[in-house]
Amino acid sequence: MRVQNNFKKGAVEMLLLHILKEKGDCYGYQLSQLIKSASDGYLIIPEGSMYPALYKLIDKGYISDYKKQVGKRLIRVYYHLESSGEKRLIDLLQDYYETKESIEKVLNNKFEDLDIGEAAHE
Amino acid sequence: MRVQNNFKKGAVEMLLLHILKEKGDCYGYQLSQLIKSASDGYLIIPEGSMYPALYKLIDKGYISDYKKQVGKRLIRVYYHLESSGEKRLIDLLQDYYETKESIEKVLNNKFEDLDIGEAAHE
DNA sequence: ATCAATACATAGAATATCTAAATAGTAATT
DNA sequence: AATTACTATTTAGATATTCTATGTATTGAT
Repeated sequence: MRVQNNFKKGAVEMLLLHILKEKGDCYGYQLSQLIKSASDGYLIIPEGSMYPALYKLIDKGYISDYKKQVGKRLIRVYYHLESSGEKRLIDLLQDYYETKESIEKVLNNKFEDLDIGEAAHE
Repeated sequence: MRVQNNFKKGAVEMLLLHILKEKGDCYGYQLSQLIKSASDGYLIIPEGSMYPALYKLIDKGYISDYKKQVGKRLIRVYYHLESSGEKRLIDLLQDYYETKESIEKVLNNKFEDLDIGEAAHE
């Protein structure tokens, strides 16, 4: 019921959950690259935003992580969407679209007919 | 060139500037009521968000304020859009629409063909 | 007189995100 | 062998924003 909490804040979380749902398990760097390429280079999520967001999702049980050795020594941390994370994604998507529509209602309003707070004139 | 800075953060600022442009000078409470009614009650900007946002806009010279006595004692603080604020609004609008489109490019991507970061298999 | 709405303001807490750097493996080239 | 670039994860510290909550005061209606 407010702008304040759910746009950019929710956007990173929402995009991460969406990719894990559509593509399946991914590791951190892969997630950042997928967001970058799917948005034609426009959305850059720096590590300082990406990893804290992932840790928060783990804390809340929306995703889980596991390690996987690749080649001789490289260990990647993969993230897996849990069912509570799917529910969370649905909520975030609804919030996103509702907030977007509300913002655009305001932006498309020319405020010619709206007469709020104009009762008092000199 | 990044999500991070311009969605919700920019949204309050953008909506305030938009209303001042379309409707002309307004006072704080009026702005909050206009946003609320234009969004059919969905967007609620509490005072603790509204006033700091207005003060920040004044600091940067995008808007100015003046006091106006209404009735016997009540003094309202009106806000006026400056020309630098109109330019700022144009930038914020462009940012908003570009970010929105980028987010939706990611959301509409099923990630079936995108093969980033999958070179290494066991 | 009391209540609700109007109107402005700010302290304090909580969140989020960013910048920046540290650490390390891999791959290609020279 | 050295360099460079890219892949990959992590975290400290700074900044910014917004929220909750409260305080003060005016105005209008009952």
